[in-house]
This record gives sequence, C-alpha cells and structure tokens, in this order.
Amino acid sequence: MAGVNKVILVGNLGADPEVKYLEGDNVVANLRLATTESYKDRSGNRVEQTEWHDLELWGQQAKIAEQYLKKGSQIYVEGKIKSDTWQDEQGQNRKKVRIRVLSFTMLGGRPDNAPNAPNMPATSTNAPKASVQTSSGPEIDLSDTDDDLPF
Amino acid sequence: MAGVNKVILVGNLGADPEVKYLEGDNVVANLRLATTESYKDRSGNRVEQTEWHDLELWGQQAKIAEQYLKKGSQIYVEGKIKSDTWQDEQGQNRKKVRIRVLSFTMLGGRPDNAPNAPNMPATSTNAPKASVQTSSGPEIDLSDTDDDLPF
Amino acid sequence: MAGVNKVILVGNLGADPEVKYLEGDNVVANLRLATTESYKDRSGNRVEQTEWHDLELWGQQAKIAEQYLKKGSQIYVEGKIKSDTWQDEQGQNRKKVRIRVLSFTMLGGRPDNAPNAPNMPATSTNAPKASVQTSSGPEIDLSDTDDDLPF
Amino acid sequence: MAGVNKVILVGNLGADPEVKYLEGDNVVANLRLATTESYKDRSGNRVEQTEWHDLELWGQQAKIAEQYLKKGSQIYVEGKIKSDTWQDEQGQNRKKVRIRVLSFTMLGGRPDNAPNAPNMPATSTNAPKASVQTSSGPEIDLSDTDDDLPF
DNA sequence: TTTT
DNA sequence: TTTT
Repeated sequence: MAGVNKVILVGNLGADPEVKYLEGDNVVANLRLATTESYKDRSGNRVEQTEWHDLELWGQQAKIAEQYLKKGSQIYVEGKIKSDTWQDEQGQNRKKVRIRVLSFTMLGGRPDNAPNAPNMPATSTNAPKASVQTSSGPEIDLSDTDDDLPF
Repeated sequence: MAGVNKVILVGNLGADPEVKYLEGDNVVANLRLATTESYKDRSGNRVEQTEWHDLELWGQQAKIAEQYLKKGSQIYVEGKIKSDTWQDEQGQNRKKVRIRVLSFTMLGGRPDNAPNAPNMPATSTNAPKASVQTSSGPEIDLSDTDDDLPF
Repeated sequence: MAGVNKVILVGNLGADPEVKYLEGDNVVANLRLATTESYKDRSGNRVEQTEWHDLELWGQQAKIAEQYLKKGSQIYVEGKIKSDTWQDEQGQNRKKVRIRVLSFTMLGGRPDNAPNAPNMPATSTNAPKASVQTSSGPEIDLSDTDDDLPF
Repeated sequence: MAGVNKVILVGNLGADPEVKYLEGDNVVANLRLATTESYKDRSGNRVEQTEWHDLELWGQQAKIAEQYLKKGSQIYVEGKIKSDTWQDEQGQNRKKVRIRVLSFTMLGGRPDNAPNAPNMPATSTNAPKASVQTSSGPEIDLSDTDDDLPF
C-alpha cells in the first residue's frame, strides 16, 4: 500500500564522514548530523536542544560526501527513516534507526576543498556549493563517474 | 544554532492508539504507524517494504487521536525526530527514536465514529475529516476546549 | 548555486485530469487540486479557506493520472514550483505559477476504476492504490510502458 | 476538508527585504527568493535554472527579516502557497501566487549585522543565526516581545 | 502490527 | 560529537 516516509534536516556534521568501500564497487558513508532547536523555557531562559541523527549515504553520494563534507559542515538533507532490527545476545529485540539520505545540499560558504582553481572566474561552472540529488531508488542505475561531480 | 528536523509520513495505524492520562491534566498517545514502499526488484518482481514508526502525541492531539483514530486509520503526519537515550542494565548505551507529532490529518473516508448525526446537512461544521494542527499562524485563535474538536 | 524548491500537498481534485498527447510520444496532464484549511476566526466561527493549485504531470505519471484519478480523488503530491513568464498583448509582464509534480500517491479507499477483477488474487501486482514515484529529473529516462504500471 | 499545503525552500535573496509598517502595529515584509537547480542536459552540459519566489512575512518575522536579512542572504523557508485573485482593468481574471512564510532560518555564516559585540561570551543568548518559528510545540512559551528576538 |  |  502506498505510503510516504520523508525526512528533511538542516544541521551540522559532528565528525568527518566515515566511508567504507565494499565489494562490487559499492560505497557507503555514515554521517552524524546535529539539528539544534532553540526555545525559551517557562522561566524565560533560552534553551538549546540538540538531536543527533545517523545518516547513511550510498554510491556516488557517499563519494561526494567523502570529498566535500567534514566535521562542522552545514547541510540540507532529504531522506527517509530506515530501521534495522535484530536480536542481541540476551535475546532482546533491538532496533537501530537511520536516515537513508536521498539527496543533500551543502549550505553556507564555499567548501575549502571545492574544485575551484585560483583565478577561476566567479561565473565558473564549478559552482561553490555542492548539490546532490540522485533521487536513487534501488532500481535506478546512476552511472556517474568521479569526474562527473554534480557541481 | 538554528536547525531543521522535520518528518512527513503517510501511512496506516497498526493498532488502536494507546493513551495515558498523566498527572497535571496531561495526556500522551502512542501510535504505531506503517509506511509501505513498493518497488520492483532486479527480477521485475514487485516488492513491498514496510517501515514501522513510533509516534507520540501530547495534549489535545492525544485526545483527538484517542477519539477518532483506530487500527487501520490512514493519516498524514508532520513531526520531528526525538530520541531518548539511557543505559540499560548491562551498562550499554541505548537509544529509542520516536516521532513527536506536531500535526496530523485523517485521510480517506469519514471515520466510523465521527460526530455526524444521520440527516446532518452536508455543510455541517462537523466536517468528515479530522485536521489537527497545534501550530497555527499568528492570526488564528486557538481557544479550543475539549468539547470543541477541530472538525 | 544549490537550492531547494519543494512542495507537498494533500487535497482533492476539482475536476477530472486534462490530458494532452503531444508529438514524440510525450504526454502531459493538468490537474486542479484544492487544499482546504479550517480554522476559527476571532468570533469563534469555523472558517474554511481553500487554495487551488495547478498541477502538471508528464510522461508515465500523466498516463496514470488519466487512468486512475478523477474529480474528487484525494491525493498526496510532491513537486516543485515552476513559473512561466511572458508579455501579454498590452506588453505587461505576466507570470503563471504551476506545481510540477514529481510524485503522487492516491489516498483513501480503492479507486472505482482500479484494475482489480473480482476473484483476482490478493497478491496481484495490480495493487489497488496508485503510488507513483518516478523521481524523474530531466535527465532520467523512464522507459516504462503502459503494461508496467507501478502498482 | 482537511488538507496540506506546504512549501520548503532553500535559496538566496535577490534584494533587501521590503518592509511596510501598517496601521494597528502590523508589519509585512516582502522578499524575493531565488532557488537554483543545476542539472546536465542531453549534451552533457551543465544547465542552471532559477525560480524566483515572492515571499510574504508578517509581524515579528517581518521585523527580524528587516533587521537580519539582506540581498544575498541564504535562508531555509517553510510556508504555504497563497494566491490573490482579482479582475484587472480589462476584466480579465488575474492571479498572483505568493509564499506565506511560517518559519525561516538563516543559513551559512554569521550575518554581518548580527548583535554580537566583540568580546561577547560564546554562550551569549544573542546567537548569531536567526531561527524564527511562529509555530511552536505546546510546551513552548512564546512570550516574545519586540526587544526579545529569538536568537 | 497496517494498508492494498 | 556540530553549530552559534
């Protein structure tokens, strides 16, 4: 039956991406993203509440994350909630929730390691911000190569 | 620091709402929501994948959920990801992820137990679908009482 | 520069889809969707405010809309805002805003004209609710055929 | 009938906010926001497509926009589509679509004119990024005054 | 455990 | 563990 499972986050990475190259030319990147909410409590004091999200990126997006994201990077993320369930050694049911990222966009300033040669004109197609929108369901073949970064 | 933490779901309840009345006139409802995704695998077979979400509603929304939602109900949900963390008896760090619902809307047909008397005119303010939005624009008066359900 | 342009709607069609078959095997469907918001004004009276949206669907989605949607259908829509600008006969700048639909899902009950023969097994791939998620950027080739409906 | 009308944008302002102070202590700000999408056409050339959105903010949000946003500012916006319709001098039906902003968040670096004195402690409540959310959870006290900007 |  |  048809459903919708959508997550939208804006936050900062708590650490550099952790990237694993798997067999069969597959790549996965894991990110820790903090989204912080700020509000006033009853006493009028400003309170900050931070939620930490475990993000998972696959394929070309994992590679772009590896290359351009790092601890502190601010990103916009779109994805879906995905959980793994298993039994632990005590026979207890366990569940781990992750955000499967379907697209992300770097926010704020130009990344330090963006591919912009010095003296490159401002109107260069090497735009200063990364936008990655593979919108890849499992059945879609994204035959991108490393030379073919989306920005 | 400013962030965004937003979840949008459309799915069906796997069970009737579980409602607890707490001290201090507080109410909480817990719902189990299934979002099902359907796609074709490499062999061309249609595959269904269901994700189960733990929803948490508070206050007036909890009461409306109790009154109008039941096992099988299809709803649109907007909320945010919220996790509790603690140490279990083995001293292991544990984390439980929930969706804190900020608004929801009943989808599909008129709920069985909707407050529509027979012979009630079609233009009755007892509209057939529940829409609950605790968050309102500045011009909207939310002086709701318990007798004053938003539909 | 990287941006986000996302629209999420839940509403009902004000009329049957208008479908045009263009040259080159292209199809476009135009839908009128009403989203209705209900709130109480200062006097405590319930007020309904309806916004009408012009939706545009292309390709396989247009065909599915033609086949399964009709006046009154309730759908969930995801898309982006897209405007055409031109000069009218008086030389005035004009602008027309549409929602370019990227995916939609039928809500509520089984559509009347869904392809479920009586005695059809429950596991039929002709599932009773349409879910269309081509997530088609302009560069993605969706070589679906009519026999290959996504439900 | 219950509906959903939601817009999520990330983009940059094309000009400084235009703010009007109305009678009765009301304020409205109009913003022009560009969302740019980048993709490759059939020839493999990168193409940028920019959509311009007319945003409308009211009350406290309008004041914050006036104070902290300017041409070029990158923001995350959440709102709804809202159209005005009228007849022009030729008796033609006209329609103007705007985004009614319900919340916004400044992205990227610290705004130039943010209220951070030099030597101000890092834990100052005068946080450098604006987050404005008129819609709040039930437990949040929104007793803001004009002197009491939410960051 | 839902829905189709 | 981020950001401000």
